[in-house]
Amino acid sequence: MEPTRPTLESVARRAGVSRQTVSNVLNSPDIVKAETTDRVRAAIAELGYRPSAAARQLRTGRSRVLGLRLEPVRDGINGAVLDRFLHALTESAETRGYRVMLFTAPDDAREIDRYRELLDTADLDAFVLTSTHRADTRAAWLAEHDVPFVSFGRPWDRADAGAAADDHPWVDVDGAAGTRAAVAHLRDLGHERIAYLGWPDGSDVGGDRAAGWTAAMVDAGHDGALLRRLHARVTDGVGSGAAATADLLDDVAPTAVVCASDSLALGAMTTARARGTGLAIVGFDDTPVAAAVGLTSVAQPLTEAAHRAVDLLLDQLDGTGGTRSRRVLLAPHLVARDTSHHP
Amino acid sequence: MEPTRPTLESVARRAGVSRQTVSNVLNSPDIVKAETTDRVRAAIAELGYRPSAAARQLRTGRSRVLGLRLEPVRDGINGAVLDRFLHALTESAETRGYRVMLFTAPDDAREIDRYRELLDTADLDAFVLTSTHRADTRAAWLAEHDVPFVSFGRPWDRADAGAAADDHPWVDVDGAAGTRAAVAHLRDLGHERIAYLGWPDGSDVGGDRAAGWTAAMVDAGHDGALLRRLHARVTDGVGSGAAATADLLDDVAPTAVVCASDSLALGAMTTARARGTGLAIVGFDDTPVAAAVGLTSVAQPLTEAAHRAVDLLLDQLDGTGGTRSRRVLLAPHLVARDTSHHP
DNA sequence: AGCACTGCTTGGAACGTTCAGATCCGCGCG
DNA sequence: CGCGCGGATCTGAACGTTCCAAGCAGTGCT
Repeated sequence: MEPTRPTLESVARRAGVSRQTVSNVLNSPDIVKAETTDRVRAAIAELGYRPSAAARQLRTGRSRVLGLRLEPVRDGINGAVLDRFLHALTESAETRGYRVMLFTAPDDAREIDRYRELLDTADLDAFVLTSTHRADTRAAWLAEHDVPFVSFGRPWDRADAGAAADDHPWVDVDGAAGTRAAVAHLRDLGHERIAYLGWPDGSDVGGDRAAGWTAAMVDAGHDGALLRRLHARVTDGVGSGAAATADLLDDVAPTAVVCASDSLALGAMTTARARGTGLAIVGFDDTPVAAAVGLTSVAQPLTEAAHRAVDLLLDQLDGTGGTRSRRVLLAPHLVARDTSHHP
Repeated sequence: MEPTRPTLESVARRAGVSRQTVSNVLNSPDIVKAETTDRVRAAIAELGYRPSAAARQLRTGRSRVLGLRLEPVRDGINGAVLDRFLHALTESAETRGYRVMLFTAPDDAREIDRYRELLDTADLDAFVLTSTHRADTRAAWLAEHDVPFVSFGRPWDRADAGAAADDHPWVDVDGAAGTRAAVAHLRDLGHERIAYLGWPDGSDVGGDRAAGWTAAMVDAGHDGALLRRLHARVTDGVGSGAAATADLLDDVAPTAVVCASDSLALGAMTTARARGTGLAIVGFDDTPVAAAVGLTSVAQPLTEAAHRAVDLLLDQLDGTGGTRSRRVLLAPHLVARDTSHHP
């Protein structure tokens, strides 16, 4: 009835070879004679054999499983970014023979406890970190314990120092390039007075995005005084975005605004519509909401990012390529929709 | 240097007992004398011992891992629902000693292939199905192969027949109760002419939600002719929601509208604002967008749903309770915000 | 005293894989 | 002919856990 799962042993008997030869066919095909390989392959197919992950893991100590912490709360609209990254990551890992396991943790300290636990039970081979931030102790802990990992997000600490602790593989999206592209797009449309609606100082991601706008505006010949007044800083959210936009319109009357998030951009849209002004708006992250309401937005190449993250991990795990760069900065691209129009 | 992971053996030596006694302390604490237990517990703590999941799995054949398919694309705004469910599921599983592993599949047939693969490599103990729909072959396959699973979503096939194939554990949210609650809320506010903005016939979830509105309206004494004109059916999306709302306003001039999704509700908001009417609006799913724009919406109890789903799975896996009902229908609750106001 | 029984503990075996070392074979060469 | 050599394959052993049958005291009963 229950035909008992085929094992290396039963496949070997069927093919008239030994266990080890079957194992070799699967793991080191090059050291087995072609003829033997064929015979073994046939036996595998006939019996529908699949190696037991548990046995393999017990023997080799590796599980071919990657761990990823699911963030506690994804506030607002922007959580969808990690969601899409997660999907792409899972898919990339699958094509490379790895799987993704989830875990949760309320804060960084607990996250490290979970690392310890998951590693001890020998469940996980590597971790993917997201939402890196200043004073992030996780990367240091992992590095110190020789655990392979990659972060989606640059190590923001001591970005100037280039310290050893920060020298781990990472993938990130060039936020500055995104806002630069937004400014360029708006200038192409004929806009000159382009405001920036960003977050308060202290956020690294926010600083990056703001820097791109600043650089592009300076390049366009804008001077310090007006430039400063074109730069609004508010906490993320639709409401705060709407209010800040009203202030900007009253103060410096921009014809366009680049936003640090789609939430802020949505707020800007609300105010613009209420006032009946033709304010052009560009959001950031290209969340589903942006597509839904016709908001032009800067899209992160999440599929590419996930793919590269897996590459960097497997470089460490399988030791294949030390050749590749361990730091990957990807350029986002702009998705033009209704809200970016001529002045 | 590398102090080699503690094993049952080393703990046993330290505590002056045998391997098996240590194992018993962990797995069947009741059959070990209290004094021995204490000694073993101390040794475990001193050495920082943790059982190897791989070895346990190899011996017992169970991995304590649940599988969940990540949907290919989450279009629009509503994808966030599964996202939150996923988080709650992971958390619930963790508290019960289980973990969640992800996989992807482009369609149902491939998903079944993945089941086969993941089960064969003995990686997964059970599955969580989402997005159940008509002619869903997945549940039948899993049941036939005696794989424990639970679905988030009712088996919609032959809901009338109550066939054996549909007799599997499931958790779902009562959509009809949600729309009924929305109507009740609006009537409390003084609305009488309450429209419904839903999806085309053919969607089971959509039918459920529409039925709740219909029932509530009939209870309120509305008759067939006007009632039918108050019911709009459009494909999901902000744009289509906006257009349909315009039509409704022109045709039957409702003072409020209940929507099948936050996307549609967002569209309704757009039209209402454009026209300057005080249309009251209730969305569905309480997505982050709803919170962001102040949209009243029906919230699914996703944490509770995930928790119950894990309960139902563990009933099968650990054989604890056959007592519990295997079908769980949860009531959603309404989150009142700015868009539900007096007429 | 002998015996069965209960409560707690024990050592051997097994799960299915990979590693390390041994074996076997054919071949070229001194 | 004997020897070494390299390619191809095979045979124990080990990974760390749980299952199983058995051991071993102590207790109550005959």
